[in-house]
Amino acid sequence: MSSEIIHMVTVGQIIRAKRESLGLLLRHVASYLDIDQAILSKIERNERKPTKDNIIKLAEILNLDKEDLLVQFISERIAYEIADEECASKVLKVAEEKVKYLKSNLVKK
Amino acid sequence: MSSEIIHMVTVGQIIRAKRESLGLLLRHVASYLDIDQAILSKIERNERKPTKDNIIKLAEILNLDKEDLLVQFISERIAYEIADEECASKVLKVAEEKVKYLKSNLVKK
DNA sequence: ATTTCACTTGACATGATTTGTCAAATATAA
DNA sequence: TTATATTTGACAAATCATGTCAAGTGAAAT
Repeated sequence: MSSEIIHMVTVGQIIRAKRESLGLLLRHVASYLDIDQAILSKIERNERKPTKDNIIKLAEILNLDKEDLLVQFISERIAYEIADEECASKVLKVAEEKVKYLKSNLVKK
Repeated sequence: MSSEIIHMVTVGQIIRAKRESLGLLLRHVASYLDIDQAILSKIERNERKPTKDNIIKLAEILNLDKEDLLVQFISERIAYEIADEECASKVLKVAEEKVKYLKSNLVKK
């Protein structure tokens, strides 16, 4: 058993890797997303956050699983949101209960 | 075993109940928080979201457990954020892994 | 070495959201 | 009615999100 550093793969990294493996250019993909290539460049380097729409279109054009990518995206956002809280783990547990309640009652936002 | 409706207690409800039980007025508590009483009124009725600072000061003046109240507050925010996602539960699980990674590496925001 | 191409960078614009103020309206009780 | 507590909605200011644009960088081809 060797000790290794586990890397957290970011959505940006996933996107860039897949885009390059498909031989697509920033401007091609950005055009599909209807945004400037500068933004996509920043998204891939975690300098800007994608919108949900960006994620959906990225999954389409890069042939990635849409739900997987969304899960990565949203969980990444939440993780950064609470990572500096002592009680982060407890927060997630309580959040799960609240989500169950909200879903079971179809409460409107 | 009777079937009951489980209610989600909101931070606003917790605060209002405690404030009233202590016989404190909106303007007294709001003054301590350094905000207008109109805002506090809205916070208690879930019409506005408190800031983190609001929560901390509320715990102080209302003699509530600071960490508990923070957990309720943040988890409530997250729950509303993702409740409309199909994959909400998966998101929380993945978020927990990411949080562990972020904490273990003390990554700066 | 110059040109070309993909990408990166930072200044800026604009609109949405957050966070608050204020005063009038309402409700409750003396 | 009067006084007090709360609620409401219009508004303002600050902050954040999202995007444009053009100049800059780096690497490969000629």
